[in-house]
Amino acid sequence: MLIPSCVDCTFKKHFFSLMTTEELDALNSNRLEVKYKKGDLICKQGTTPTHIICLYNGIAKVYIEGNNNFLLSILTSQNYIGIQSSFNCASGKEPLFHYSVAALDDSYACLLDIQTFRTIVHINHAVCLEVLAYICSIESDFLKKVEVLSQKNPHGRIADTLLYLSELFNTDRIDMKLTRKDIAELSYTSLENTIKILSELKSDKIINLDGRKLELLDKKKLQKIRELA
Amino acid sequence: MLIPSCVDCTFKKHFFSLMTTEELDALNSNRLEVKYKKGDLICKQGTTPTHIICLYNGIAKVYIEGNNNFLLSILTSQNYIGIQSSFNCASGKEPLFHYSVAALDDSYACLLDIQTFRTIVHINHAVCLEVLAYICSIESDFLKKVEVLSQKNPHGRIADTLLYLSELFNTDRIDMKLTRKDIAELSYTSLENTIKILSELKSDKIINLDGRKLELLDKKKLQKIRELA
DNA sequence: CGCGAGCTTGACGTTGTTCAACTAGAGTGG
DNA sequence: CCACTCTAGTTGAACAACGTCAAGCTCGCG
Repeated sequence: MLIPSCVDCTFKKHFFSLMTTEELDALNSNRLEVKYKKGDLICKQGTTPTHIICLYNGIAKVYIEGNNNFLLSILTSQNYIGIQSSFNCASGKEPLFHYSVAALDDSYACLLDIQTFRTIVHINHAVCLEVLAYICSIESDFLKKVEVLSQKNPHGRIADTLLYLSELFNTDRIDMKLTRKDIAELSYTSLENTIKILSELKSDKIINLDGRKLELLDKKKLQKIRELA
Repeated sequence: MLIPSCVDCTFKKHFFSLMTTEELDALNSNRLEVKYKKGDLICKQGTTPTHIICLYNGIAKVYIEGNNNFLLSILTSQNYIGIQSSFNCASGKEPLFHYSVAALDDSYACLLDIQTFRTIVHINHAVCLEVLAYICSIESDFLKKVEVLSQKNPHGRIADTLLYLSELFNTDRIDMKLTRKDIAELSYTSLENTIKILSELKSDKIINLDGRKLELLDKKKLQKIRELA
């Protein structure tokens, strides 16, 4: 066990930091620690969630499956999977994952029993409120993504993706774990077209790109491309 | 006032039915009743919500604005607008509508003060839990929509739209308030292409279409088109 | 050294948008 | 009562943006 107990866990954020020691103990009692290798599937679209997955170290992609996947977002450390799916069982139906998640690099996660988590949310009002805020903020990000998807052309979508990555990693010089195909799927654009557009951006000195080292040279222009395209 | 008070309102559903008389009284005390005419904007993308809008009679479209709008869903009577936006203010930012809503026909709504609503959710745990369930179920529908958008071709998307409408109105013979353009925007397809595909479906005896009277003749085939396309 | 995965580029083809023209019906005003 | 205008719907033709295909390249690893 890399993490001794939920009680002392240093990765607690959001609603977890509002839980009592007893509640954290309950979660800890049947907690699982898992190491995912690069490429491993963390959760599978269409299945019923049995655990809240707390990615405490690593990186993963959230995507809708298809002939070409569509990446909804990139998860970094200290993020959770399956929170929303814990509660959309209103009409007696089983909740389902509407997306898959896969590790982009070796990653570590704790699996917490979903029923225990639900019970805590039912008992602890403060936690419940924070879960609500968390879910709403995810939905908000998600709507922004759909706006880009539905309103922008490939140039605009790729500019958005690059700005998204820069914001996510909080730097203009990103050493990406993402392949070109990941970027393509994040931008809902074909692999080849993505590469062509990235090359254009490079020769226009808007970005620099060397292998997987990405540098945003001119964010203003990128933002302009995102707006206008 | 068409509705005397929230307390006696017969339109209460979900979390509203879990509120106490005092809480409903509080909402009622500064409640507004509004009639929207066909075409009226009910809420505007990019603005901050000030009220929970309860559409108690009528029909409206929820859409992301752009050169071509993208319709996320159709709202029928007894639905709420702005619930999600009430809580995504975690990081101190103002919550914003990420979509617009417009009346497709003359519609009636009550506007409830959002701050009062927030306070109730903060006090009443049962209501909070039900709000959570409500939001998660909306997000679930929403993800299904994005799956169709990102994975299906225009035929599949239009088949999905028709099946969606049939399920929404709970009938195979729909007297639509939607124009062809609405159907196009709901399917993320150009107006002309939408009309062509609808004509195909008609000549293949899969649907019947006379003006705005739509009849689904062969749902199995529609489902097959949605799956395969 | 050879293999395979990831990356890149150019040529080609297709789907679906755009444009243009036309019809029908509904509302308006002289 | 009949021009008129405007909106909604429909159809066909032209175009272009993208995706697809094919080929070759590089690099890391066994």
